[in-house]
Amino acid sequence: MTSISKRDRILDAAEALFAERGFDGVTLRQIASSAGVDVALANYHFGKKLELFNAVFDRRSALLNQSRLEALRKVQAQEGDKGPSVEQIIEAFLRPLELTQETADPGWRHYLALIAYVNNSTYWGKRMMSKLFDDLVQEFIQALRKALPNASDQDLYWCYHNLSGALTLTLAQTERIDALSGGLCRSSDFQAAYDHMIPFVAAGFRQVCGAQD
Amino acid sequence: MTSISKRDRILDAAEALFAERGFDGVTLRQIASSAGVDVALANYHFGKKLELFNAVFDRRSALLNQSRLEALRKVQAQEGDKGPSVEQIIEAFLRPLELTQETADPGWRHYLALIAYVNNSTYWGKRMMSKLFDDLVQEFIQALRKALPNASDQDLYWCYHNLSGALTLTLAQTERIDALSGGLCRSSDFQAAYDHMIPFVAAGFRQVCGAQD
DNA sequence: AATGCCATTCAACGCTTGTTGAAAAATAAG
DNA sequence: CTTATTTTTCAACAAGCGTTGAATGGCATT
Repeated sequence: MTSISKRDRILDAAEALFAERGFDGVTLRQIASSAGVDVALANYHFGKKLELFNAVFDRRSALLNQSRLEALRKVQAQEGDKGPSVEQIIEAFLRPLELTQETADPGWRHYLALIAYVNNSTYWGKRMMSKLFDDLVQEFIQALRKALPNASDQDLYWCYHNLSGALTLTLAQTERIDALSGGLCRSSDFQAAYDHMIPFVAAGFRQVCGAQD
Repeated sequence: MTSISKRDRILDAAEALFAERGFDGVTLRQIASSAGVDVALANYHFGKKLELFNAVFDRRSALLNQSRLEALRKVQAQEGDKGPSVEQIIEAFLRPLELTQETADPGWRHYLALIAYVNNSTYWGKRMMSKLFDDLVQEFIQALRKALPNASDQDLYWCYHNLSGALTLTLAQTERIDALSGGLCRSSDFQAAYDHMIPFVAAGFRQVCGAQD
C-alpha cells in the first residue's frame, strides 16, 4: 500500500497545493487534510508554515540543478575547445526539466509549477530564486557568452530573460494554450513545448546577439 | 491636494497590493489602511473581496485592449493587402504596454504586474484571462498566420506561447534580471525589454514557422 | 431650516487561521 | 516485558479574517 512516510505525504500535499494556489492561498489544515494527517504534524516536522514552504522548495532543487549541470558538462566535453552551440546549451538547460515528468509521480510536475509561481513573483522570487538557482544560471550564461562572442552582456541578459519567461510560463502549466488553440496544443506536453522553444529561443539569441561565425 | 475619490484610492491600493502579494496575500484591512479609509468602505463600493479583485482587473482592460488593437489596425492599414510583417505585428502587440509607464502614475505599472500574476496562475488565469483577452489575442494570431503562410497552427500557437511567456515575465517586474546582470539591465526599463524582445521573438517565429517569402 | 441621499465610519459578529503544550500512540532499545 | 524515544493526535489559544447593520457625516435639493 502506501509506504511513504507521513512526513513525505505532507511535503507532497504542500507541494501540490502551494503550486496551485500560492503560499497564502493554502491553509495548513488543507495541507494536513490532503495528506491525511493532523494539522499539528506539519508543525512538528517542519516548524512554521514558511519553513514548510522552504522545505518543499529545497527538496528537489539539488537534484534538478545537478541534472541540468550534467547536461551542460556533457555537451561541453563533447565539443571541446570550440564549445557547444547555442542550441546545445539551451537543450541542456531545458531537456532535464522534461525528464521529470516521464515518471508516474506527479510530484515533479507540481514542483515545476511551484518554481514558476516563485519565479514570477517579486516577493517570493527575491527570497528563493537567487539563492538556489543563480549559480547554475550564471554557468549557462557563461557558456552562451562563449558561443556568441559578439554579444554584449546586456543583450545576453535580456535574451536570457526572454528564455526564462517562455520557460516559466511553460512550467506554470496554466492550460491557457489549450484553450487558445482549441485543444491543438497541450500545456502538459513538455516535449512539444521544448521542441518548439529550443529553435525559437536559439534563433532569438542569434538575431539579437549577432553570431556571424 | 488629493482630489481622487476614496473609491479610486481603494482601487489603486488594491491594485498595487494584489499585484505584489496576490489575492490571498493581501487583507482588506491592509488595502483600506493603504488607501486611508475604513475597512467597511471597500465592501460598500465593491461588495465582496473577490468583486473588488475583479473591479481592479476590469478597470483598465478595455483601454489596454483598445490601444493594442488600434496599433494593429494602424499597421494593417499601412501595409494594405500584403499585410504587416511579423515585426510590425509584435511591435503592435508590445509597444502599447510601454506607453503606460511613461506617466508618473504608477497605477499602470501595478496593473501590468497584476496581469502577469493572473496569467501565470492556472487558478486565476482560467477565471480572468480568457474572458478579457482572448478575442484580442486571436486577432493578433490571425495577423501572424497571414504573415507566416507556411506555419501550421500548432507551431503558431507554441510560438505565441513563447512570446506570451517572455512578455509575462517582463510585466511581472521581478527584478531578477537586475540581480543576475549586476545592475546592467533593469526590470523597470520596459523600452529596453521590448527593444530586445521584438527582434528576439520575430526571429523565433520565422525560425519555427518557416517564412521563405 | 428641513429633508433625503449618498458616502463613510463604528462596532461587532462568527469563523478560520497559525501555532502550541500536553496527552496518546507507535516504535526502538535495553 | 519495561523503559525511552520518536511520532502523531487532541484540544485549545489568541489573533486576525471577511463581512454586516446600524450610526454618523456631508451635501445637495426643497
